[in-house]
Amino acid sequence: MKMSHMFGGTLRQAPTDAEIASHQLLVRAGFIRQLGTGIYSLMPLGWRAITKIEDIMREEMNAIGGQEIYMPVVHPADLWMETGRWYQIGDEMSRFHDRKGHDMVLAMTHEEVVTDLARREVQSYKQLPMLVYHIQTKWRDDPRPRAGLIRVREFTMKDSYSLDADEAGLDQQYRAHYQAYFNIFNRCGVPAVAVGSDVGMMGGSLAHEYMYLCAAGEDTLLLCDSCGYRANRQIALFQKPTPEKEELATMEKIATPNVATIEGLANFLNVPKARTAKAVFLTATFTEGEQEVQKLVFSVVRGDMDVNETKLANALRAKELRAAHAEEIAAIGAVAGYASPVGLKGAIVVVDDLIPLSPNLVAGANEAGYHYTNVNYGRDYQAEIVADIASAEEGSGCPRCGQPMRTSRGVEVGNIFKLGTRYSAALGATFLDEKGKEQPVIMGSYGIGSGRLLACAAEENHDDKGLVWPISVAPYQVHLLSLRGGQAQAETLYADLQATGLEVLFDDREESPGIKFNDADLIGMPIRLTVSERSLSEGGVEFKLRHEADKRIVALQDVVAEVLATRDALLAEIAQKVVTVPFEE
RNA sequence: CGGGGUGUAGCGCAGCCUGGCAGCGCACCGCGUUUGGGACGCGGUGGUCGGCGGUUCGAAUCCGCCCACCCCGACCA
Repeated sequence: MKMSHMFGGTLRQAPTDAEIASHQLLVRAGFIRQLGTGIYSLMPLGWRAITKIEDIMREEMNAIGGQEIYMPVVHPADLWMETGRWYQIGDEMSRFHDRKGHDMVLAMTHEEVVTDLARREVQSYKQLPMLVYHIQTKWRDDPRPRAGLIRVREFTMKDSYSLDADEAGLDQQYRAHYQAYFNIFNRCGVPAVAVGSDVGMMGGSLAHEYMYLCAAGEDTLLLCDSCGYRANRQIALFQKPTPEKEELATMEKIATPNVATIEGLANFLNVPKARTAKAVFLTATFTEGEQEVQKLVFSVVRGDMDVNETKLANALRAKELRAAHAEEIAAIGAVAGYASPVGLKGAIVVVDDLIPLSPNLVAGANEAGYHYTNVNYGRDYQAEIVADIASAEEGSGCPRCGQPMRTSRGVEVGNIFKLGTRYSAALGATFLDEKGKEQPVIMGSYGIGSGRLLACAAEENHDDKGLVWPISVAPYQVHLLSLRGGQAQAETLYADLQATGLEVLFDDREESPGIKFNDADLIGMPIRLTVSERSLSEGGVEFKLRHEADKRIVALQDVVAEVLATRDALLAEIAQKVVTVPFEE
């Protein structure tokens, strides 16, 4: 490609609204352009890089038996009603009517459609296992897209779906993906770790998320350096302290004027926060058939901990959880800041499993300015649910080995789910087993967003001058610059390089050397060749790798062979990063 | 949805407070000189000042409503 006619150029300054490196660089280097909130166009360079990433995905999916298909982006709503997700999913799914007035949805994922296909195509256990995948557009009307391509509303995802006759088959396909996903990330130059994750709206029994650890990430992970335990904070377990046994003391009401926070309460009474009970009001939405019901939830954790809304929502089997409004709290006679489970009516009470073990806590008295001391679970109040609803944090004890864990931010670059029969049962995707008995297909679903992966590759592979692409995802392998006195030889070299199948970006513009070098650094192709009067007088073409500082001169007649050898060496380096990762639940 | 912020040329910004010809740098076009790490001179092109309404002799500027975009939170397969 000649840069003189390339659609979309480089920018000297990044738009001010780009804050993280990958966003700034992808815009400045001319890879992406924004159309609206969370909606981007891919320019020629960006699209070529995405194509490389998607081809890597194809290779890895095909290697584990995947069959590529292509499913629609517009779905009749009926299918989503059949699985119930039409009712469960909120505004994140965009809905519209076709001209006949039928309800339609924009695809945010494809379990419904693939299961509908499976129920038509799969009849016998003899056909299983099967694995299908596609690379397709998803629309998720996220309430807050951010950080360029990291989090968008319209995106392309490689999603695959495994179909099996039994759990063992599912486990095998799940493990195959577990490794294939590491291969994909490694080949794209994105180091990732797998962590246990919440199954969320997908349903199912087991899930892993692949996290690229970086400060720009929006998930918080808990990592144990001693034993290797890793989990998303949403579900991370931790060893809770074992409180000393005490005689249960008599509950007393005490005046605590203007003390409406745990911090203030602990200071006022001069007790550790661990001796208090923290009350948090949330409103939960439950789906009952086609109806949505909202109920107030009163959750209690120890004062030194925070409520984990994912754990709480899972314990409640709630669809949604949000902070309760002041009116909702007042409606059941509770007083914010002085709320108490003692004598509370009109809310579902959920207490953390540490609370029943913690004697003589300070809790609210449901009266402004008053708290109770020596409140004890079981004696003074009961809960509908006792469960682990507290959030692990920096320093929390590892659930396996007890050592303090650390936290890190991460971007979710992929995930894998054991769905089981959640969708096949709902849609009647069944087959006949060896005994002629009808069984639901056992499914798994596995996704990687290609744009997000591109952004993470940019985030991981850049320096202060620009992008530094691994050759596997670089839009072009070679960046050829012609400077004064080298134009004719550069034209010839451009043709010779391309004739061998090398991918070449040729800067044939009439620009000053500084601009061309800076643009080459910004765009970040792995191999740079410069042809100029100076290089020719020194004996040929200047040869430089983007990730190294060294430059050297290669004779004109040797350049093509040298570039081919270097490309192959760089590809071999990438291939070496593909290593087997032991499976961990 | 809550909090904060920004909308003026392709990009980055000033002008707004205190109403009076719409500006600057970069980019772009022409000519010339230069050119191995973001050259220089001269001359040019490009704007419904986010939109609608109001106040006013006169609105980028003041007032109201709306929209878009960004950041934090809620949310997130």
